[in-house]
Amino acid sequence: MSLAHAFEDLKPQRESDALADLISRMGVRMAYAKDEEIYAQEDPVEFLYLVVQGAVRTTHLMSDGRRQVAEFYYPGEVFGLEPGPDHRFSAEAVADAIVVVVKRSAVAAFADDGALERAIWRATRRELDRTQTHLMLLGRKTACERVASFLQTLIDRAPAQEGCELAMSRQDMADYLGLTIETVSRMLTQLQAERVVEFKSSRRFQVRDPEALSRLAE
Amino acid sequence: MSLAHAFEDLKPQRESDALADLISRMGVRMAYAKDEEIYAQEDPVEFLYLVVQGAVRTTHLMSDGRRQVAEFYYPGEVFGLEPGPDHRFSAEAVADAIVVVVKRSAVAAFADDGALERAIWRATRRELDRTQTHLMLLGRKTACERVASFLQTLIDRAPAQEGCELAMSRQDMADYLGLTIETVSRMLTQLQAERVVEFKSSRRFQVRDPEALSRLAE
DNA sequence: CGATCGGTTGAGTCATCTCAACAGAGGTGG
DNA sequence: CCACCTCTGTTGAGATGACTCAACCGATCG
Repeated sequence: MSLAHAFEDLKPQRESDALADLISRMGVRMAYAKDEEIYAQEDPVEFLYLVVQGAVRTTHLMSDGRRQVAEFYYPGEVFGLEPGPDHRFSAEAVADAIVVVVKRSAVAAFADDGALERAIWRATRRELDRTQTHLMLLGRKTACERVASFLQTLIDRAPAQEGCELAMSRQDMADYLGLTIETVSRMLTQLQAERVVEFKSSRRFQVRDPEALSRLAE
Repeated sequence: MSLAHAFEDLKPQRESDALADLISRMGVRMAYAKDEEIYAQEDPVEFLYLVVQGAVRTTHLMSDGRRQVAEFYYPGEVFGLEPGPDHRFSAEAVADAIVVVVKRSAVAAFADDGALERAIWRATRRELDRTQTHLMLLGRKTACERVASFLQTLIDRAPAQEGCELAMSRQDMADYLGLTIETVSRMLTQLQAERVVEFKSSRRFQVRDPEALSRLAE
């Protein structure tokens, strides 16, 4: 974990968001290498984090090694919010990442009256929303639908310029989707064979049939 | 949907909870028959609900009929909180139920300053916590582990007196656990054969080996 | 140029699903 | 009060979607 300078002028890159603004103005900028841990399962919940560059995943490891990826976070998004006093998930950098970190209590002191509460409230609702979407994906969808939904979510979040980038490995996708890497790979191959998407490389794709994709994603 | 009298003196039966108190003091008491709808998917989110008697489930129905049960709510528990402006899930009575209903704006007017916000905030965090637990269950657990986890959760929530009651059908359990009724039934039979639990009837069981159950539930 | 890493593909296995029969608990009406 | 019906849950047998294990491939790196 390497420390960089604080109080830098960082703009949230993805949306205007009061909480992201606060964090970027008050926090310490940190750099994490790919797969480096940002916080651990069971750690107390006391910081807020803003992704500036790269991507972050939150994961839960079961005692026998099975892994569940709870969520991916991209530049401009806040993570580290959890309902309990301790983290149920750990956070790691999916790829080399820059993250702004700030202690919740510090933000509380600086923020005007209810601004922080409202901002955290909004972010928590967003968290719940995403978790519910994820739940629907895991509960009743087929492997193909899961992969299609995942790609759909990616392009929804990142305005699809020339090709959408997959920040994460097949293993990360598999652990998010509740599948194996082989199944993920086969489904991607299948979607490409059906001319729904096209992969220019294993980490970069373009949608060829948006209609079909959103139909598959339900 | 039958209407009964308002402003009755209802004590939340399961925990002291500011929000439940508020709702029970201000709300209208309603009775719902088994499987009756309390609110629908896509309905605007504008009421808060407190279970007084019976049980309630929230479910999402996919276009082809696949169903996912998101959560079950028991007496003393608040439901109807969702992150978006519209309900992603519908709510129905699992068994004949009594529910207190109140308009959010009405509670807001009566509650002192931030009391309502804090209460809703707390309830939403609880909602997120449960959804995360559910997510872990659906992502990587086997059928047997899912069923064991489910039973474990039940006895954790309801202090296990003489036998724990299953308020819901096998279909409801299956749709919650992402399984079929046959698989749920087989797993229950198996758990009973292994002397982990004992069923006195199809809806009432007792734990015989708590150690084994919590090990299976992970 | 070999080694390593991430990803793909193939072949066989297995957990769960599907379809179908059956069993018990109520409920109803003759 | 008994015969019948319906509804819910259980059990069995066979099908199948996803998993496991293993080989292979291409890119990257020393």
